[in-house]
Amino acid sequence: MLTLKLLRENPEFVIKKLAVKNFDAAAIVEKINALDQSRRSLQAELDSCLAEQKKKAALIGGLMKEGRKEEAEAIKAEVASLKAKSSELDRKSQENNSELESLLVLLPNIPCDQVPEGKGAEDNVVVKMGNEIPELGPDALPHWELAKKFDIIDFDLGVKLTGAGFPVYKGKGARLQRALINYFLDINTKAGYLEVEPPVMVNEASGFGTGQLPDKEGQMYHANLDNFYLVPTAEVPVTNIYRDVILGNNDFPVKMTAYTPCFRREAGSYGKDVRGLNRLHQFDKVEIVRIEKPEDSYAALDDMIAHVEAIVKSLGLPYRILRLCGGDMSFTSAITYDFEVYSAAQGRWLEISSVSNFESYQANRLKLRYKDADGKTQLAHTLNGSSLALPRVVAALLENNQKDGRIWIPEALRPYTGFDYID
RNA sequence: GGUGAGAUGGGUGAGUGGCUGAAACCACCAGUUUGCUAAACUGACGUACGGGAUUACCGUACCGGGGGUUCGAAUCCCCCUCUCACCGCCA
Repeated sequence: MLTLKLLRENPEFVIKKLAVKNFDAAAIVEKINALDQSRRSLQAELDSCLAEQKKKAALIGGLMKEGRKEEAEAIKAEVASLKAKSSELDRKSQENNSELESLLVLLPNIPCDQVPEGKGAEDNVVVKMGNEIPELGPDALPHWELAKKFDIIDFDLGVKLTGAGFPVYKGKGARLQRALINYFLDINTKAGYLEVEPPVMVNEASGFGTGQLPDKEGQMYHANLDNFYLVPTAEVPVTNIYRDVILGNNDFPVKMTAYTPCFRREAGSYGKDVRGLNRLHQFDKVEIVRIEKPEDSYAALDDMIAHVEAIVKSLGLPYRILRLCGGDMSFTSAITYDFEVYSAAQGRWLEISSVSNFESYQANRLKLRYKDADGKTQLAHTLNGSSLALPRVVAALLENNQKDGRIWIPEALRPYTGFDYID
C-alpha cells in the first residue's frame, strides 16, 4: 500500500510514476485525496464530540454522590443527545474510511527511477549476460525426455498420485533436488542469511500482509476447513515474521533464507510453455528475504543481485539478468530484476529468480517499522529474491549438460550430489 | 476428539462499573556514581489517527476480535478467534 502522506503531498508524482506501470491513477488518486480530506474533518468533529461526552459523563458520579439528582439527570439527557450525534459521525467516518481503504489497495507500488518504460516482456532490458551457451548435437533431448530416459523424474506418476504439475523425483533425480537445496542454503547462510524453516501453510493475516490476499486469492491452494493457505513462496511466511514489528535502529540488516516447497494453482496457464518442469503446481525454492532501512535498501538490492549471480555462475548455466519494464513488473514491486537461464534443448530462456525491492509498500501493509536515530517510527523496506527456484535450474542443467549419453553434474554441486553424472 | 482454564503494555502480572491509558516488578533507553565490569541511584519509557505555533502541547481510540447493556466498561452480557493444561490418538 502507498502511504496517504505521499498521496496527499505529492499526487502528481504518484500519477506520473504509475504511468510507467501503464496504470492510470489520476481518478483514483483524486478520489482518495477527497476521502482523506473528509476522513480528517469527520475525525476532528467526532473527537470533539466524544471529548464533550466524556467530560460530562464523568460529572454524573460526583453529582449523584452529593445528592444533586436533578442536575445529574439533566446532564444524562445532554450526554444522550451527544451520543446520538457521535454515533452518527462514527458511522459516517467508518463508511468513509472503508471506501478509502478499498481504493488504496487498488494502487500498485510506484516504480523507482531505474525502471524502464514498456508494455510487456519484450521491453525488459538485458543488463548482463554470462556463461557460454553450449553447442548441443542434433540428437539433444528436451529435459522431459531426458527425465524419462534416465528415470529420474516421473510426471505420469505424479498425475496418478495428485495431478498434472506434481512430478515425482526418483533416484538421482531426487538426490539432485536435495543437493541443490542444500547447496543454495549453504551459500546463503555463508553470506550471512539466517536459515529459517517456516510453516508451509499460513493464515489469512499473513496472506494479506505480503499482498497475496485479497487480490491473488485464486492462485493459492486453500485448506478451507481450517482457513489456511499453502504458501506460493517462502516470502509469505518469512516476511510475515516481521508483521506488526517495530525494529530498533540497530537491528539491521535483517537477512533470512528459507527453503520451502511452493504451491501455485497457476489457474489459467496451459499449453506448450508449461511442459515438463517449466511450470509446476508444486516446486522447491530457496528464498532470501531482507529488511532494511530505506537509505540502505538499494545497496542491499545490488548485494542480492550479485549474490544470486554468483550462484548461477557457479552452476555454469548460461544466464542473463533483466531489469523488468514497468509493464512487466509485479503489482507490489518498486524494481525487479529477473534471472533467466538458457535451456539449450528447448532453445528458451527460463526464469529462475526474481529479485525485488518493495521499498515501503509491503511494510505499510505489514506494519513493519523501525525507530530511526531520532527515535521516530518509520516504515522499513523489504526485499526478496529466489536463490534459487529449482525446477528450471534442473531443466537447464539436464539439457545443457547432456553429453556422451550422460548428464554431467557441475563441479560445485558434486560434493552435494555424491555423483558426477547421471546415466 | 473429550474436559477445563485463560487472552491486560517488550516480559511477568495487578486490576469486577467512574479517581485506570492502565499498579508493581523485570527488561530496554538516557543520566549520576565508579579504575574496568557489575551494582546502586535518578529520569524517561506503548501504538495509531487527528488538531496545532508541526521536536514542547492538546484531543480521540485501543486491555485478543466483533456486537450489546449503561450517563459511564479492561471490569457486566452475547458471539467469534486464538492459546495453554490434562486425557485420548499419534510422526
